[in-house]
Amino acid sequence: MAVTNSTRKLTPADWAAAALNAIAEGGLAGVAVEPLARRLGATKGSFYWHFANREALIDAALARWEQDHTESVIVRVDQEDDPRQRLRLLLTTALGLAHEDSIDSAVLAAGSHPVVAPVLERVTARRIGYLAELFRQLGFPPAQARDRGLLAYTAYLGQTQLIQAGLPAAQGAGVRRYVERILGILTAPE
Amino acid sequence: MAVTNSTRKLTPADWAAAALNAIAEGGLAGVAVEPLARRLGATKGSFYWHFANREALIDAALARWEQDHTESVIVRVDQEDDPRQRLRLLLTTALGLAHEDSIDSAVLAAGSHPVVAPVLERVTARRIGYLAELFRQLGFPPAQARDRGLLAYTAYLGQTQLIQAGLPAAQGAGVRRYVERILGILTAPE
DNA sequence: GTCTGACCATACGGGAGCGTACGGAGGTGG
DNA sequence: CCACCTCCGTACGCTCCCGTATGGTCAGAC
Repeated sequence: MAVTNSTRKLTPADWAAAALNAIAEGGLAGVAVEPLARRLGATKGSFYWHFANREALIDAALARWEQDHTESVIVRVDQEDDPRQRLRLLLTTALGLAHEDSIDSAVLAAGSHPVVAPVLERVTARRIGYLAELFRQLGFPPAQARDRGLLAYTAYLGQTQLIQAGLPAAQGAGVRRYVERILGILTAPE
Repeated sequence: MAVTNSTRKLTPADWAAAALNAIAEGGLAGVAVEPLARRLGATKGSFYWHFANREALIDAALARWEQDHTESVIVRVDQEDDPRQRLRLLLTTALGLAHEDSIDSAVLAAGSHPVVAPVLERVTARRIGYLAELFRQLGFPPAQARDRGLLAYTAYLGQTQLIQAGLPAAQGAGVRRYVERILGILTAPE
């Protein structure tokens, strides 16, 4: 049984998970080895055994983020039958996640960092590409689909910004209403 | 003639402007007194004469940002005659500015900071409110206008994120085309 | 039981920034 | 020409964090 590591040895995955939380809370600057070690009940000696330096930790954390916050979601959404239902589920899932943690916006904010840039570029292209594909499946011609996918993604990004900034954007039960409104606007013929 | 201060004494406004640039480049963490002093050709002795501490500098920089990047733009846009033309000019101006500097997204990213939060809240409410007003002027009922204003603003925020992340979102001449597309989608009846 | 290697704690050196103390330069009024 | 005020440079102590060096602990191999 995985006893959630009370007094067990630490793994690189443990450090990466803690680093992701730190990014969500304080951005890249929040990833500091010594405070992280204290939070994990360990010391730097443990960290520098598993990682070469701080940058390697950030790398590992971003790899985990790329997997959990993009590919996993796409796989799950893609199991829906109806394209419109897929889009609905995607928007609901994404906005829901945006309420729970602010990792996405934190990573975006650090987009200029050389370690973050390539990961962010891949994730962004993947997400916009999938959205555009959904709009194509809804019957829009390619150029239209791409524009609407881009608009949908930028709207999502902005929404996460507002949420993280504490603005009452679309809270709780309002999410469903807002998603329906967005769906109506984005899928209406021009 | 303002000789752009070659060897002149420094004013608080000089420090605030430099701090704004620093925020755009490196976020709040980029606002460091000593590096800023070096860049201005001065030392900390000068800084701590004009400001009580680092936080006071950030305050001043944000006040300048609130004025220059919101009120000024609204005043200028509001001089247009046609509501649709106002919206078009606003989108074009905002997206154009987003290409030149990345202050907006940097401030957004620091939204959780206690000094930034109240300023950001005011600016956000003001911008969304003005956008909603524009959609009302275009004939949408209040609830519709608010939703579309919110969608337009989140789309703008997301767009600035993409631009700052180096994505080819809507570059140069493509801005006009993209603005027209967005205008078409956002002002089309549901 | 000893040995080896994975894993970790402790201690250290170094750098970057914040804030303070204090003294000096330069203009200005009397 | 002197006193004064504004503005700034220099020097210092402090904190936080990175990365390294080194020794200790514990499990399993044999």
